Amino acid sequence: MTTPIAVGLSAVIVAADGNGPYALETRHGNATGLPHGQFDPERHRTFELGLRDWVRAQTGFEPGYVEQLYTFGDRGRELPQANLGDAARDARLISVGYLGLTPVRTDISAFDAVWRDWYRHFPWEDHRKGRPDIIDEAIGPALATWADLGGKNAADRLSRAQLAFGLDGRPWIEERTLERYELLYEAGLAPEAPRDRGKDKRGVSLPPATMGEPMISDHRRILATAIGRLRGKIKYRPVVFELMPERFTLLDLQKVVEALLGLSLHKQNFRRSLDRSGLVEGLGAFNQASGGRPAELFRFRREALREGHVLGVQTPRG
Amino acid sequence: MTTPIAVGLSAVIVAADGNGPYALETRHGNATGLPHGQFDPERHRTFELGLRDWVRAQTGFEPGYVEQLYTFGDRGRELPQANLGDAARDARLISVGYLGLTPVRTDISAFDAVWRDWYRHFPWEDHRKGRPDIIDEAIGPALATWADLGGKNAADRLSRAQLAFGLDGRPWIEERTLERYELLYEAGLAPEAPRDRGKDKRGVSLPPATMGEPMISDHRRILATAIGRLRGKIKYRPVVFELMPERFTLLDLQKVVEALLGLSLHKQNFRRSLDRSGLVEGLGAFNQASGGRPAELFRFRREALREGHVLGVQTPRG
DNA sequence: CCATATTATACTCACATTGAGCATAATTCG
DNA sequence: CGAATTATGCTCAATGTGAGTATAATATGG
Repeated sequence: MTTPIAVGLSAVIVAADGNGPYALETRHGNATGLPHGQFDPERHRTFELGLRDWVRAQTGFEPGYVEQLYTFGDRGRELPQANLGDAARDARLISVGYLGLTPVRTDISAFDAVWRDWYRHFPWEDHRKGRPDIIDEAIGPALATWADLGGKNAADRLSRAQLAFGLDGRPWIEERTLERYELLYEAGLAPEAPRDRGKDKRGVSLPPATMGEPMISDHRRILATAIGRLRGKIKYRPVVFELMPERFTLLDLQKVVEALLGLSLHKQNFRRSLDRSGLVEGLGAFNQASGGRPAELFRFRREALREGHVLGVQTPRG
Repeated sequence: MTTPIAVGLSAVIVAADGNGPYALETRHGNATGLPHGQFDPERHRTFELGLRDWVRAQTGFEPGYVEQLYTFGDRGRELPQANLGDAARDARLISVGYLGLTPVRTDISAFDAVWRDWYRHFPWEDHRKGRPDIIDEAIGPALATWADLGGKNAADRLSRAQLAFGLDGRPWIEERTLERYELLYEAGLAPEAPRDRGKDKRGVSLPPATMGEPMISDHRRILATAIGRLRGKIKYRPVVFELMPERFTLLDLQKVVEALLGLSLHKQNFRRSLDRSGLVEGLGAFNQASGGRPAELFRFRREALREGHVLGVQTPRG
């Protein structure tokens, strides 16, 4: 008989606030993973319904906005793991990743799940307080070494590394999250890379701590895909508002956008562009909370979706 | 035993010239479909390699640039078809769509395959010579009727139709190809919709010819996804050049972009934006061909990819 | 109660980008 | 040679964007 195929569904459920962007993770021993499970053709009419079932079962959480990310099918990147049932043992595992957004970090204490800052897994992705030192001090040199080992691909490898990480004066492009992760994986710098391969193509080694926490199976790859997609999408669709509470100040919104992009933005220009976009509406009410002058509360104008000029938020770097 | 899962791989292979955008199609009786076949976990290390095998086998064609589009898994949208082998008969079929781009329409006469203008399947998508009449004369009214039948969803249906097709003064957004197709399908206006469902949720009917040629299985849906993706991507990545020959005039390039977008562009501004982009380089040589003043030949500056400012082409409507 | 810190919000200004169109150049065709 | 045809250059107003400066409204510490 031929090798059966099993389809794994994994979800990156994102929430965010002024402190950071969070993903919902489940515990597996001392590692973590994403909520996931196997697609059951008999129970589930669509992938999305199956996914929702698994997320609910494992975290007690009901996702709102959900979209498909990517389907990974390469051999050797996924080890069948917990939660996938017996059928998956000897099957070829295919992995369909989803992105979900939610405004609140619901209480999930009854489950073996946690909300965790996604930059734990990708410390080089957070530029809110400037470019992280590890890029130029550790990652850059390690990738240069790896490039040198590339024989006739050396130039190509170097160029890819420079573009992905904004080395040697090139710009940092925040959406290239997956590209960066894949590069580190390929160079053997991601802790999970040698593990999956079995071979020792690494060539380069680094204190693993600086390379971010790994996750089970191919989940870190799915998380990288989700971050990149969300960072891009935020600019041309008003998806940030799926992450916001009903009423918020413009600074709240800015902090969330900054958390997602891993960048800091120019406050006045950010607010000006929102003004013009027609995406938000002032409520006349004010927030007392913070130190200085009270900030006006805003809400997302859902009507904007009906008006066609449905763009995302501008992201003027500051 | 549980229902086995079969993974079908389908490819939208695109070529384009001044006359139109073409997709590579295979014949199945009097209908057509995309090159496709079943993913075999034993033979194929990755989806992409499997896909390339199938395309080569069915069309003799070797695709260059390839990217994954989307994975469809809903029950009822796919009927197992030719080329999927026995295993697929009683399996749940999952469909992974790919987009491939190629500069030349290679000779495929030895195979049962043809290059066909994709607007045959989506006549409402071609606005190069102005907004097609069928939109306001046939599709709009039919969707309005469908909306009216929606009970408490009526307003929502109407709004979706207006936004998707740019009805009642709303702008036409060319990337929304899939949204438009799905809406027609949902409204029962796509000829394949009632066929798949078995039920008669149609409610509305139209002379099928105006709704474009259907394709086997869910292939028209995959084609719609490909068109929408390509139309979007062209603007932020220099992918058009995958469709161009080595040397081309700026008008050649403009015609290809127009063919893909289904729009006509402002010539002077298109050329100005290309100038500034640094994506192309004049060769000093000239094209004699056409009626008037000879046009300079250009080539794509592949170096631009290494320089980081990797944007697509601007598309100034004219 | 005032000076100071803190946050919010308004406004300016130079500069780049974009939409729209006019003007000129280099061909072919009759 | 004149008209038609296509290519290419250039202008101009309007709009958008980056980078600030200025002012407003609150809290807090002396």
